[in-house]
Amino acid sequence: MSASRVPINKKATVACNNCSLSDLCLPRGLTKDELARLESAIDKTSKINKKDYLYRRDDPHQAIYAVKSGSIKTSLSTLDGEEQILGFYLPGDLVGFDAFANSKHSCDAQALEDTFVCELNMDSFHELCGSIASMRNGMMRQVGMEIGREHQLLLTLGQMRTEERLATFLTGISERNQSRGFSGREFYLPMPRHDLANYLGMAVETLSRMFSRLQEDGIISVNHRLIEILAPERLKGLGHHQCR
Amino acid sequence: MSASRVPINKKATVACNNCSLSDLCLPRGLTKDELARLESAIDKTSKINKKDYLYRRDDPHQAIYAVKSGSIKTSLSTLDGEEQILGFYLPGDLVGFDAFANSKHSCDAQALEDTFVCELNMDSFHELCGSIASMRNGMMRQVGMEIGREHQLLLTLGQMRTEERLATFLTGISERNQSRGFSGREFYLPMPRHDLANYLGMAVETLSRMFSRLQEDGIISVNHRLIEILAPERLKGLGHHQCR
DNA sequence: GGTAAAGCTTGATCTAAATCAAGCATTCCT
DNA sequence: AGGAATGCTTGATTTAGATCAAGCTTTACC
Repeated sequence: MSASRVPINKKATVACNNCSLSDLCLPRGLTKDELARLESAIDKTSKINKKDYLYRRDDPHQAIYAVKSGSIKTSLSTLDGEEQILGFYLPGDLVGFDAFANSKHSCDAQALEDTFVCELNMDSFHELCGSIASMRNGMMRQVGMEIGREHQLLLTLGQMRTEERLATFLTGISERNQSRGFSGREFYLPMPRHDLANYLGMAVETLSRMFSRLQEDGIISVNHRLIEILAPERLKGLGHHQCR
Repeated sequence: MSASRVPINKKATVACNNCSLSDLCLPRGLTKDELARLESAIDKTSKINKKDYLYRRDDPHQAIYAVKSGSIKTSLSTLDGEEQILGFYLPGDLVGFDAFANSKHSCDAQALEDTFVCELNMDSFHELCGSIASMRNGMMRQVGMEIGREHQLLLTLGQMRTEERLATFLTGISERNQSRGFSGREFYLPMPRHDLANYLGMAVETLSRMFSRLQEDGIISVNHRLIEILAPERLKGLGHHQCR
């Protein structure tokens, strides 16, 4: 394994039914017994320090991870030293589905800030999927959402101009925060401009210009990574390529 | 449902263990009994006429499909009438994983030519996944491969110049054909230029110019959709952004 | 606490690829 | 078989965004 992973004292582990994320990341409708089995399967909580890797390409598939706090980026690295960022994972998101093809991770997962994750190890995962139908269905739903996010990103990279890419990204983050009970109007972006530009398929300078443009137009207010959405409807309106 | 789907006489259905695709699309190591259950679950084979839809966005998730012959493209359509092609599916490929998020398809699937598919309906799918571990694992492997393909496409759209995009696409198709027992040197592309350009995120004219360039350089020979790879190593060498 | 290193923004210039335009080939349809 | 529509290629022109360059701010590190 690749990084300094500090397992937190087990006593400090939050039980699933007390975890504020349980309704986000876990299937509903488990019996008391099933929930207990799930809880005991989540065998540890880890801290990943900023810039450390949760896993790297070719690492064996040891677990599915739920982000409890902090944030993770996944990316592909090429031989010539470039990278393509594939996704950003915020609290409540599940990471690790990239290893289903051959039980090895197919991309890197790196912490953008100090991050805490729950781990559901793959042995337990398989056992639970085998014996609890709702667990299996919940996981499939999660995998489906992952595929859906990637489709959306393909649409973004393939069809949109740079301003529209940023606009749809920001409305996405905003709605996501809102649905998680945070503010959709004002939030911090966890990633540096460099990473966001890469994710959105443009140069850092272009991204910076687009931030400035949206600010000049009075649509958002930008203060480094703190973003305030001043005109959500206008921002959303910039996303012309919405799915039918 | 959206299209004219002609179910083929059941007697003409090829049994799974005689199907030349079984080793491609089905998990290995089933017992005789399990194989029989799988075979009986694959309840029909359909023909989808060229340009008809196998399914459309928001259609209920009725089945997972295996392409037996022909080819399918999946795509997202936007309100302003644009589309982004997400994938091309050739014989031996499985289609339909886009509906896991909420049991509705999240993209369109259209036949590029007259196409035959096997259908594994979702009731059987769930039952088999619940009771046969190797079936479940095989499906997860397939889903993982799907995610891997999408990651590769994100890298292509996000990092590569147009010539490199085409070069990696062609080497990919070539290797894929080879591994399926077909010629990796000479093959027909099933999709029109328009679709390939969209998939690769460039204008048709640009795609056409890149085909011409590769031909002028003596790397490939192009005759409409018939492609001959003259210098596979040079073609592969154009793909600078290979994964570490 | 001071210096170095990232991180971010803005401006000037350049270029890869889009768009516009036209013509030829192929397929589709009656 | 004939005509229309679709598909493909090549050339000329334009442009969105990359690259190059510089300065300024914040964070990281002895």
